[in-house]
Amino acid sequence: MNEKQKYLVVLAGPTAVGKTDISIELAKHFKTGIISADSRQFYKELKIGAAPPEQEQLETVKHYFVGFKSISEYYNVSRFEQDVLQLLPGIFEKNNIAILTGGSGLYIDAVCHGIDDMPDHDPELRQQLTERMNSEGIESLRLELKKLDPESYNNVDLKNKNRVFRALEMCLLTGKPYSQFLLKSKKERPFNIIRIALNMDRALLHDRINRRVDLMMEKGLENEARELYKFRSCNALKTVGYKELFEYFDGIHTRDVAIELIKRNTRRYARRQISWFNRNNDYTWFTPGQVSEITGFIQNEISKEKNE
RNA sequence: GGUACCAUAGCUCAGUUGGUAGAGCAACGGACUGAAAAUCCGUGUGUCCCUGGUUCAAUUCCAGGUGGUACCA
Repeated sequence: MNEKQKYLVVLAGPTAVGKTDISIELAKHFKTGIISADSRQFYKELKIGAAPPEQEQLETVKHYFVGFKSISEYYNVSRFEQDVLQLLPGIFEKNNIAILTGGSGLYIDAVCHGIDDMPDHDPELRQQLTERMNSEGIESLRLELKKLDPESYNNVDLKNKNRVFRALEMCLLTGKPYSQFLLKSKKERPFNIIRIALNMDRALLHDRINRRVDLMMEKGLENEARELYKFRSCNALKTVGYKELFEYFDGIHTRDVAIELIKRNTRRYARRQISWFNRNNDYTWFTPGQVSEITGFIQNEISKEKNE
C-alpha cells in the first residue's frame, strides 16, 4: 500500500460558519469519518455551549473525539496529536480519505506538522507558580525567566502572562531552558494533507453567531452552565458561553448583558480564528454554499498527486 | 398647522470663543508550541443632515429646507 495515496482533508474556519454540515456532506460523499479538531467539543459535558454535532448527525457519520473526555480530565494539544496519529492508520485501512474538521488552529497544525516534544506540566509546580504570580506579580516571573532562559525572555511576549508563565514553568520543571525545547521542526506525515477553509461575509457570520447564541439559550445553556458552575475552575470551562454566565450567576452583570457578552466574545473568537487560518497559505478558501466546488477541488488535488 | 429643542463615527454622546473633530461601547487588523473558545498587542473607521449667506476660512454664526422629539392647537 502506497501511504502517500492517503489524504487528510482539513476543513477549518471560524465558529458558526457551518463546518459541521459541510464536513458531514464531505464524509458522506467520500464515505469516511470525521475527526473533530475542536478543543471544546472534546468534552462530553459541554452539550449545548460547545455546539457539537447533533445526535442525529453523530449517528449518520462516524465522529471521533467528540464528547470523549470529561471537563475534569486533563488534555492538551500534544496528546491530541498523538491520539489522531494513532487513529489515522485504522481509518486509512478502509478509506483513502479522512476528514479533520474544527476551529482550533493550534490543534490542526499539531496534526499536520507536529509539535515539539515537551514533558507535561507538574500540577504542584503550576499551583505554586500561580500563587506566586498572584502575590508577587508577573514581573517577578519575568526576572526569573531572564535568568534561567535569556533567549525565551527575548522572544516571548512579556506582556502575555500565559507565555511568561509557561516558559518559566518548563525551565523550572526540566532544569533546562524552555527555548531548548522549541525546535519548531516540521514533522513529515505519511499522508497528504489538503487544507480547506470556510468563510463568509462578515455581517452574515455575525448574524449566524448571534442567532446561534439565542438558540443555545433557548435550548437551556443557562441550566447547563448552572450545573457546571462548581467545576468552573476547570480549564475546559474557561470558554465563551460559560464564563459569561458564571459572571451573571456571581451577580457581576445581568442575564441580558451576559448574553450580549457571549455574542461579542464569540464574534471576537471567530476573528482570531480567521486570523490564524489566514496566515497559513496552504488553505484554499470557500464559502459554505460551495459544496460541489469543494468536492471537485479535493478530487482534483488527489488526481494531481497521483499523476506526479 | 404653531412653538421649542435636537441633527457630529456603526450606537450613545462630547467638542470646536470660526482654523475640517474625540470619548465609551461596538467594529477592524495582528501575534500566538501543552490554559488555544485561552492569553496578548495594535487601529478612529467621519460629506460634523442638505442648500444658500456672512467670512481669508463655516461642522461651529445667520436664513431656508429636510428629518426627529416634546408641548400647544
